[in-house]
Amino acid sequence: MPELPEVETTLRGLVGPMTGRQVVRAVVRNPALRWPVPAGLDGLLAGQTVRSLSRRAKYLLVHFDHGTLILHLGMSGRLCHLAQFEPPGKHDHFDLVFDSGAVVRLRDPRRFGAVLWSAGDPMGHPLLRELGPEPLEAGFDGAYLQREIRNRRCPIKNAIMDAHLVVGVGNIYASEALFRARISPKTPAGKLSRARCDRLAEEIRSTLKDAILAGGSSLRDFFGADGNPGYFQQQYFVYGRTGEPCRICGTNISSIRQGQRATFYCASCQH
DNA sequence: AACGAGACCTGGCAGC
DNA sequence: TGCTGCCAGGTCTCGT
Repeated sequence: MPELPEVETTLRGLVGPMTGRQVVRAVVRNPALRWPVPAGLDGLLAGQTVRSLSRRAKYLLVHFDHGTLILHLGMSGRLCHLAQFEPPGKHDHFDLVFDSGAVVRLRDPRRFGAVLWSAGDPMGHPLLRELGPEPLEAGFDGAYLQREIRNRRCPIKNAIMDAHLVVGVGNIYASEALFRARISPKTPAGKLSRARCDRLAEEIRSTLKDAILAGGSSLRDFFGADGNPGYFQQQYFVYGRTGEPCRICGTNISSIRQGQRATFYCASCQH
């Protein structure tokens, strides 16, 4: 479910309901997520007011006066905004209950998500400290990309999914951005010309921006108790389209495995 | 430093 | 209907 556009959409949907609200209690039903949910969160958060929300890579940050709650949705997580309390389901591992009566609930069947606490500067947290630049902010461009991948021999697909290089490019949008840039996912990273790095950086940005726009338009569905995220309706160029005709040239879309992940591409359009 | 493989989990689906 | 095996939107950790 969550690639960067979905996390960004989640963030935008929660800013209104959460900002300035006081936490009444934090409920941990299953602390066995990617890392153990810290004990004593309820004591830490009850009575505290949410000052702001932000995002770094795919981490959602909930800022309080005395620290920051760090949330990650993993592979299968979502944050449900409930106007009032509802009985939790099997995979509802964590609730933040607010003075408004609203509940923000983490639902994560695979439990690859995370709920962590940072008492100091969250950007100094071990999980955030080593991350590469945000693709939608200044600092990520063709010059940066070429400089960073100069000495890499791995396929470019693997390189752009490395969060130390650039954050937020997941398996879907890696394939999509490479298609838009007309670059084969198998190309050794260090072999890309500056011009192709410029193009790739731009297509990563535009692919993510388009997906955020699409996600934004399905905000209500996204936050419904059992709503479906709208991006399923999105028209991918290559992702999940093995054997179907390329939307540009009609050639059947190919799929391979790279780094134990599925990659999709058009062998005719991408070189 | 860079790379690949394994690990963490559960649910859905195709095939028999 | 039931079992088996494979697949899935992430990313840390470890061994080479």
